[in-house]
Amino acid sequence: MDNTPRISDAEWQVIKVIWQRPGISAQEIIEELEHSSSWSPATIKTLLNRLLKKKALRFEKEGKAYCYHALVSEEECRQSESDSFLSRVFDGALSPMLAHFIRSRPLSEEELNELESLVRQKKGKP
Amino acid sequence: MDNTPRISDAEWQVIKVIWQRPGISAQEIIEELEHSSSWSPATIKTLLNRLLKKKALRFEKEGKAYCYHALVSEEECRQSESDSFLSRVFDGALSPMLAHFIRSRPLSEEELNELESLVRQKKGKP
DNA sequence: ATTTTTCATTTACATTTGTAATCAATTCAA
DNA sequence: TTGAATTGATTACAAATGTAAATGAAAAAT
Repeated sequence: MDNTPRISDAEWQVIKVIWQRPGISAQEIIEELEHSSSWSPATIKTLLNRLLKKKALRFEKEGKAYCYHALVSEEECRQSESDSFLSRVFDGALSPMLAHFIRSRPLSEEELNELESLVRQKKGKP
Repeated sequence: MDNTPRISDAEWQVIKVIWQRPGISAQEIIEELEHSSSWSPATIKTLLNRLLKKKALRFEKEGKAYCYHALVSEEECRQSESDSFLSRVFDGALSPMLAHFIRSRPLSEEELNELESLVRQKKGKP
């Protein structure tokens, strides 16, 4: 049951803010996004409504303000985006994809250590 | 200079076939895709034309047939898709993204070894 | 209570995408 | 050489997306 809704690029920006602060009000969302984006408040409202329509969000009326909560988890959406990215761009082949990223970008010593231990850990369990 | 064109999901399917066999004819592309997809030939032609318009492909007339070549490399497109995926879904944070994939999917012993050695290798050079 | 302000809901509109049918030119067969 | 068959180019159209303005109802101010 893949009922995770398809979330567009712009919508991701918005729902991310809500994941970070569940129950955040529309006003606060707009303020937050006025920094990280160049959208007009109207645009942000449209995106909120689309996410509502897709059942990715719900809202609660807290007194005068509308407060938003996610109905899909970030983990869930990441999973589904990751699936689609992996199959589209790397034909579903995980290990070439990982290799691509490891090769193509700088990683700090710590991150490399972390990765190494993740891989080791994974090796333990079949 | 980010002149890599934006390639849609459906277009990826098509250009992948061309990367695999540079110089492939339209007819062959259609045959190839009739297996892996459920598109009508007309649809595939549309996608070819869109890719032409985006300067992602060019064609050569070999006698009667049109033969297609990519103008953007697979590596290039992977890079650009990867950038956009990473920043949209993981806020650009590489290492959490890698962790997500390593955790969430099965990897064979060999793949794990390969990854380990990639990481080691990377550790060598600062 | 009436005006003003606020803010959620509707409507707008151009572009991209998925999906395909039709048109037009070139080639092949009769 | 003329009609039939291929097949690339053009046109079609609905849904999704990016971007935002107009509308309408509720709250606040006067």
